[in-house]
Amino acid sequence: MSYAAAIATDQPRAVVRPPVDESLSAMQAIGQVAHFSRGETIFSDGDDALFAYKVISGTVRLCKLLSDGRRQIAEFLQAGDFFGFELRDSYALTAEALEDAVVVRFARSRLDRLSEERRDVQRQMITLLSRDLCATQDHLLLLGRQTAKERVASFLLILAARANAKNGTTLEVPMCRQDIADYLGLTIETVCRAISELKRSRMIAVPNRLQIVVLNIAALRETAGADA
Amino acid sequence: MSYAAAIATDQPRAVVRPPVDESLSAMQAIGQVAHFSRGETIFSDGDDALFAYKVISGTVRLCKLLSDGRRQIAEFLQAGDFFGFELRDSYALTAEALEDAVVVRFARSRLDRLSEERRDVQRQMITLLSRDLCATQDHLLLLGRQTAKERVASFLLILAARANAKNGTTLEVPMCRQDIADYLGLTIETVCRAISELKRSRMIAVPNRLQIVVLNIAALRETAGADA
DNA sequence: CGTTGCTTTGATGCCCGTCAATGATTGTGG
DNA sequence: CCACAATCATTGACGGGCATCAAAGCAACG
Repeated sequence: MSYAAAIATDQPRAVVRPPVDESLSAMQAIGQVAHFSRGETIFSDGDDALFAYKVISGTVRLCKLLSDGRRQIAEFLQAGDFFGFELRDSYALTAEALEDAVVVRFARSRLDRLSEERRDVQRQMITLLSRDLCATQDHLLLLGRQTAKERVASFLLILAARANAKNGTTLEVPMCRQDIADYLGLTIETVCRAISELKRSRMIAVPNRLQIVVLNIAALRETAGADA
Repeated sequence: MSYAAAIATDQPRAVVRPPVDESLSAMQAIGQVAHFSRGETIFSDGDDALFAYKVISGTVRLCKLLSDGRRQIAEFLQAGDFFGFELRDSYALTAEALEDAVVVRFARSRLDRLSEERRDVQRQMITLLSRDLCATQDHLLLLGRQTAKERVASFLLILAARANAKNGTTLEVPMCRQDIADYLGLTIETVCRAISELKRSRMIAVPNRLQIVVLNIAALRETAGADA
């Protein structure tokens, strides 16, 4: 993939994540491509926040850790997603490549200068942060008030929305069960059991561990818990 | 309280919430004061996002609801806090006055025009959103991976940090137990039991339901779970 | 002083975490 | 190409932490 083409990449993204407008193309000039392989750390909680990032390919997870090893994943990021745009001196969470990933990174110092000149870049950052904040607030409701089964169904619906899936669509699930569990605030066993149950009730099929077929998205929505 | 003084109000806020700089004083010109009484709704999930707000006095809660009544509180806002600044067509959550509250509201249309002229206003919004996003990410970890006792201790530490409390400081707790429970993803009974336990182990004292005295903040931090 | 609303405490049960074993898949070396 | 190990996923048995149900305490108010 060429440099320019890489940065321009914004896949179609249905309802949840409308494509970011063209203003960010101004950022192309200051971005550098970087590769990370499966499991590699992009930055760690507490590091100086020197760069902001955009995912070109692969998947990245953002997570928080407790000293005893407990882990909470805040977000999975895929091609077209931005991260590390919080305006802070140091990162407040850790970013890791979940599978081999290509990212573009923007030096904060240059990004700050750019945003002095171009209002649309600042506005774009506001849009990104707003979107992220809303998604994280939905995540709060999921973790605080939904049951295990509801959480797993909700998770599948998030994947489905990203892929613009209908009944019959096969979802790519790049993350392992442990990652899903850490996103949903559950254990791996509970995630497995919930998936098995959805399988038994014919809402999904599971051809292999990296793919899930949506069979009855209406029933999935029902299971996820009718929100207000 | 005079209009100007009201808007200028930014209490000292210790580590967690450094005071917002003066640039927002430009917003004074477009703000209107509004009063809400205990329990009143400021805006609802789904409403057109016509205003952004700043709290002058009182306490506001931001929450999400499920159709069956389950509730998750995302944030408690007090004097000096801003909310509703997400750049979206409609609000993604509900804002309610938890006790009688005075707020300043800024018409989004005028705010947008103002931010076209003044870069510092945009930058301020980025700062606000960044701060909010980081706080919400911490909240994720709490809801997803902490035990009931850890959550309650963490909550008290959040109050303590806001008040810049030391051992012996009396915290004002304007929210009822149900609100605390809905913030922590627990039931009211579990919150009560955890508070009682902290009381028994002499980390806190509870003179009445609206006040909690910090007796051993180091032990509280220990109980909250040593994070990485 | 009874009512009302909120808090606290107790008894019980269930959902999900823990522990453990088995399957399934992938990669490696003989 | 197969044997074996390594990794991850799945399923089962069991227990604990928190939710649920119920009742009693406590403060504010008419």
